[in-house]
Amino acid sequence: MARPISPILSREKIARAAIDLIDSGEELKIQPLAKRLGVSLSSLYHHVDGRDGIIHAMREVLSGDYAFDETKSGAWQDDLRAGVHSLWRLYSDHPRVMIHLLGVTIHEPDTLRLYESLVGGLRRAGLPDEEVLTTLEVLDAFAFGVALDALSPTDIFSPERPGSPLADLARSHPTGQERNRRLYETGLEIILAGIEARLN
Amino acid sequence: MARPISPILSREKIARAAIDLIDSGEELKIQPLAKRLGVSLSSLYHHVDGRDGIIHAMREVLSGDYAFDETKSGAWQDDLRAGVHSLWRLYSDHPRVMIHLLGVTIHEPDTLRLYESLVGGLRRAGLPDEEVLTTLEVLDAFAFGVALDALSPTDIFSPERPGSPLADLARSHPTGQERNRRLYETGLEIILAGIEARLN
DNA sequence: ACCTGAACACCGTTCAAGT
DNA sequence: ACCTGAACACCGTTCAAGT
Repeated sequence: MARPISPILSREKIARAAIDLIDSGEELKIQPLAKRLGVSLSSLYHHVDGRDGIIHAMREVLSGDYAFDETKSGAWQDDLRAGVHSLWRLYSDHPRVMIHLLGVTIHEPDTLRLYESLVGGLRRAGLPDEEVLTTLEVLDAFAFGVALDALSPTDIFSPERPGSPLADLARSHPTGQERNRRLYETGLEIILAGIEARLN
Repeated sequence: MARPISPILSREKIARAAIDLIDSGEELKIQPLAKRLGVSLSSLYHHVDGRDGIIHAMREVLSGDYAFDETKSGAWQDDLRAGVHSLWRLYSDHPRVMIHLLGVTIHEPDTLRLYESLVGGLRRAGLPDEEVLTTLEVLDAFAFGVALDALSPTDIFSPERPGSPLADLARSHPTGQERNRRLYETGLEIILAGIEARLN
C-alpha cells in the first residue's frame, strides 16, 4: 500500500493511541505505537514531529477531553471542589502521561479556562489578590502529587522492623485505588479548611 | 589499563555521578555517565546491575544524605514543619531524580525514620489513629507535587488573550525559585491550619 | 576482582520510492 | 499528500581479553 484514498492517520489518532499505550503501562516507543495504529513506523512522521510532536499532540487532546464546564456559583468551597476535581481527574486518569508533559507550558484555552474558574472561586472566598495565584498553585501541586502517588507500589510503607509505629498503622490502612481516593478527598478537605481558617 | 590497584569505581560513586548528571538537566545515559567518572562504559556493569541498578543506588544514597535528625518536642506544628521540610528538601533538590524513583518501594531505614517522626507529630496534634497515615500521605503528596512544579517553565500561566484574570494576577506574581518557595511555604501553612481546624 | 574495546540488539529518525 | 521498506545513528548490555 502507498497513499490511501482517505488518510489512516491523524495527529489526534496518534495522540490517543500514545495515551492508551502509556496508560497501559508501556513506555512511549514508536514501534509499538505504529503497531497499535496498524501502520509502519515511518508513517507517523508525516503527521507529527517525532517523539516530541507526539507529546505535544497528547497535551492538546487531553486539554480538550478534560475541558471544564463552568457550573458556577454555589458556595465557593463547592466551586473549588468541582474545579480541583476536574484537574485531578485529568492527572489521575493519566499519571504516566503527565510525567511526559512536565516542563511543557500550558497555553491550551480549555485548561486556562479551568484555572480561571479556580481563580474565581478563590476570589469569592475572600482571598486577597496577591495570594490567589499561589493558592491556586497549592491546589494544583497537591492534585498532581496525589496523582503521582498512585504510581507507587501498593505497599508504600514496608517497615522491616515490626516495632515501628508505621507497621501498626499500615495494617488498618487501605491500599491501591481506595488509598489514593481517600488521600485525595482528605487532603482537599484539609486544604479547604486551611484556606478558610486563614481568612480570619 | 586493566585491573587497577585500588578500584576507581564504587556503587556510591556511580550513584552520585548519576544524580549530578540528572540534576544538571541531562538524561540518564550510560555513556555520559562513564565519561564523568573517567572510565569506559562497560566498567559500570561490574558495580551496578545496569540502568535499573543505578536507579536503586541513587535511592540508597539520597536516603542516607537526607536522613532526619530527630530534633523533637516543640509544638507539633513545628515538628511537622521540620519533618516536611526535610522531605521537601530531598524532593526539590533532586526533582528529576525523583521521577526515576517513582514506583520504587522505600525501605531504607533513614527514610522510614523520617516518616515515623511525622507520625509522631500528627499523633501529638491529636489526630485519631485512622487519619494519621492518610494525613501523612497528604503532606508527602503536597511536597512531591511542589517539587515537580519547580520543573515547569518560568511562565506557567501564559494566557494569550489579555482579558483573562490570570494575565493580571501573573504580572505581580513571582517566578522561578521564588515562586516555588512561596508555593511551598504557603501550602504548608494552609495544610497545618487545615489539620488544626479539623481537630475541633 | 576490575577495567577495556569490540560486538550485538534495540530504538528514533530520515529518505527515496510508490501512488 | 500519505504510506512503505531500507538505511543510519544512537544507546544499553554482553563478553572475551588483560592484569
